Amino acid sequence: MITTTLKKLSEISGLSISTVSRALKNHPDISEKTKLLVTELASMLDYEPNINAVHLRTRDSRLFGVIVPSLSNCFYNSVIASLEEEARKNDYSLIILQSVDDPDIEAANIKLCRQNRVNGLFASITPETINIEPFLKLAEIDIPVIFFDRVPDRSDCHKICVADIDSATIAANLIAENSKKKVLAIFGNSKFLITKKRYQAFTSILHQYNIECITAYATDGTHARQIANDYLPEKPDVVFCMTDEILAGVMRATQKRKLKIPDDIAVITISNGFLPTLYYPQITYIETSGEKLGKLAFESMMSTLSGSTFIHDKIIESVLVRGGSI
Amino acid sequence: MITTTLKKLSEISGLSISTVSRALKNHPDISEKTKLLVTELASMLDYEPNINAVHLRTRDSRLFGVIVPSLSNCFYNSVIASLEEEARKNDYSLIILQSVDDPDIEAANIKLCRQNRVNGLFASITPETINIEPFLKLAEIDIPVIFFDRVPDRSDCHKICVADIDSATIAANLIAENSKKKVLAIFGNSKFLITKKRYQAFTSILHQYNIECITAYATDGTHARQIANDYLPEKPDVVFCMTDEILAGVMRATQKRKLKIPDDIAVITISNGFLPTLYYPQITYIETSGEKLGKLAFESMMSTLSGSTFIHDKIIESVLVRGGSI
DNA sequence: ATATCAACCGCAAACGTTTGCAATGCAGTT
DNA sequence: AACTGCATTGCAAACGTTTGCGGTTGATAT
Repeated sequence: MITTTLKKLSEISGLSISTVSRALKNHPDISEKTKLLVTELASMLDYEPNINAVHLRTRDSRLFGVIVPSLSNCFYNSVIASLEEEARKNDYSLIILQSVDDPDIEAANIKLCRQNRVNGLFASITPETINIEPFLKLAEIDIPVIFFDRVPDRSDCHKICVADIDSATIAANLIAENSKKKVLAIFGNSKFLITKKRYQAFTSILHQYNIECITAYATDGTHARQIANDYLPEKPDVVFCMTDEILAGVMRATQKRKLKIPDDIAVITISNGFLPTLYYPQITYIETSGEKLGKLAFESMMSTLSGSTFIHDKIIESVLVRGGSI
Repeated sequence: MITTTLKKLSEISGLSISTVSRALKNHPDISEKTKLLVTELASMLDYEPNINAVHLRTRDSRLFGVIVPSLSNCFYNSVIASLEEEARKNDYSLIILQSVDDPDIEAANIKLCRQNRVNGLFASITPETINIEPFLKLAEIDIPVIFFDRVPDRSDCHKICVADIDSATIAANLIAENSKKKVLAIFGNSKFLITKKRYQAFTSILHQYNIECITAYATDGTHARQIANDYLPEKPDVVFCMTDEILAGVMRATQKRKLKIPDDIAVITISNGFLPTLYYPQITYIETSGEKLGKLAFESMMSTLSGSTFIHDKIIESVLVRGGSI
């Protein structure tokens, strides 16, 4: 690979390296003639600054790390898409890494971020992450870490989450409003704080209303389908799904049994918004917007970077999107 | 941000920078005592090499660029997920960028890749990309560009695509086998080579069998739904969808009209494999695997990097996955 | 003729690594 | 005693930038 460098431009133009450098960044010290000459030469030779050299010299990477459990997950992708957009607008780059739910890979990814001297890190931890020391160490050396979605259960770190209690509350209330009598509620990984909170909020409200509730935790879509198959015979009149994955499993089960929605059984879910629109009637869902989360996380990052010592603990507000499934 | 550098380690240990450097990379010249001393010191101080300095010095970035039209697209995400995995295994990093179908942003992204001195680029171009010069320029300076999925229509560049003709052929033949008489076929963006090829293959086979065929091009899911709404009254007995997006639109239309699948109307689609499983019966589809594409693209990259001058023009084989929709 | 000033430009150091080469010390050989 | 050879370590240059500071012009004012 043969690249043009400032030195090469300097040799060709007969100007010094510093003059070439300044000319390219429109420094007032440099005359217009020189600037023109240099910029033309640079574009002739397709000059692009070596970003490694720039970062080394300026001691600034203008780079954020993003670590997510999985890249083949629609929710994280919407978060990443919005982070990427914000980053671009602010002249930052992103190094995007997936931990595939493996704490070792997660650790390696953190290492990579350190090596890259990222200015900050957006992270969603794996269910198996027991030791968040490596993250905290980043924070110690003034590299802000903004946790999102799957966050550690402690108060001394930045957290941006989709609504936990709120969204479960909305769902539970909607179920009560519709005078449902027997609920099948399928939650996600019980290790997550968000699951615990939603479970707690959801069941306590149903309890207040004296509504019967079968609860279960699903590890994935297939498991959710199995759970649905097991419990549908007990004739719940509504099923609540905590995630898109669970919804997909549940829908397969109901469709197979030719249950009419919402007449035979009502469905309500918490979702990113994509899956619910695939069905007819569209599934009523409480929206957890990855885009909004991304934007908010980015804002938090920028604000901490600009000196704020405030600990961000934000929640994406829940919006009920009415479909025809309840 | 206060970081440990080789210099700092050297000062503390009383050894020279070069010795510290060599000790850390287990160079045979260094005695075991020294190695132990240095590695312990390094881990005490959380030393991580500054990757910018390393890259600058070694003139190698071990970095690949990835440019996709959109990060909130399941297909590309499966490609990216598999690229990321391969990259990690081979000690490469990825810089992932989205062009949001804007040629200007795409150009800016290419620039970023150049600035980062990527070792290679994986790219899927926007529908509006008329000038692929910037890509070719990369290739000129020995930065391999592997186009995937949406590729330029010229023979002098590496291309990895999902099957175009093949997948359409399989679909058409399956339709013929099932003695369907009237097909509604909805294709994607007519600007893409892949669309043209599939259209051509699909319609010509139907023509051979003397099967009536209504064809249309959809720009997105909503548009596909509209098209379906327009043409379903003409009572086609099977609908062919070229993409997942189109399938989603079509399914909404059929569900709304309470058409039974496959009795009232059969459905067949080309898909990544996720959407078809959401419905009941599962939709029969011709699989276009993003994972396989990613792996194959990565292989091509490695082989060109290791000196092969062969122009890769590969196709991910099509696999028919039978559901119950036809 | 000299001083002043602005406009323009170059020197050189620094960022944190890697690495060819030279230097050092020391044991064993002759 | 001088030499060889080996094991260990250090020197210094280079990668491609940025930037503080100082230098060189030429014009204008005194």
